[in-house]
Amino acid sequence: MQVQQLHPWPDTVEEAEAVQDRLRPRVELTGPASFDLVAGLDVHYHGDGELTAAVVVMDAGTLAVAEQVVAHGKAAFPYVPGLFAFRELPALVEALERLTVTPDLLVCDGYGLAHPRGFGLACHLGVLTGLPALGVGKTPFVGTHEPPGPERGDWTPITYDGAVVGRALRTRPGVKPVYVSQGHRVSLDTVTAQVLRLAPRYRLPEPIRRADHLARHP
DNA sequence: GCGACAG
DNA sequence: ATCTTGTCGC
Repeated sequence: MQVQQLHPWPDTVEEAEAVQDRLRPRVELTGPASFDLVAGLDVHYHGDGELTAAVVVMDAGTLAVAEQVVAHGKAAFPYVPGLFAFRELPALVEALERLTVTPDLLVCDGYGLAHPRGFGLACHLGVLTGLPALGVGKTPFVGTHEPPGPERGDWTPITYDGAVVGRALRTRPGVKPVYVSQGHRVSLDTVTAQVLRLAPRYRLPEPIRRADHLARHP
């Protein structure tokens, strides 16, 4: 599939933040509620900044794998909280460009709107591809929230600067919640419904688990 | 003011 | 992210 050009690539924290501020207005917070093909994205780090990005496309209904690709590369930016996306973006974009099918939804590991400047990895990938995208985080990042109830499907809002930016969502009974947020062209209700549907058995959505496995064992 | 801070 | 043993549970 085709992905929008990345350059110019930022060299400094200030330039990276400026890129986020420039792209943030392009984020759309409404869109389709159902999808045929969903793509899970993840990156695995080796040593020396070497990394492998993996994308696994699955049938949204059956969770059968439709296509999977990897791309090797190097971390493209130092790790700075809030600028995490710049480490992985080039390798993830490269992997997406190698896909012969175009997914209808990107399921990203990391945040979307629930981000210090409202523009996490899921927003960035959504805007560059034009595709609906959502973010799934494994630890709380920004904002505050109450612990959700103990049952699968229970959730509480994540609030940041007086606005709701995501949800703490229980995907397995009695297991730590995941932290979900909108990336691009999806509502928060759709994000919640899709993550629940894509995680019928484990804490994390199946597409992310498959991508994680593929990145580790290419 | 200080520490913490997606992966 | 990664460094790491054993342990509990399905």
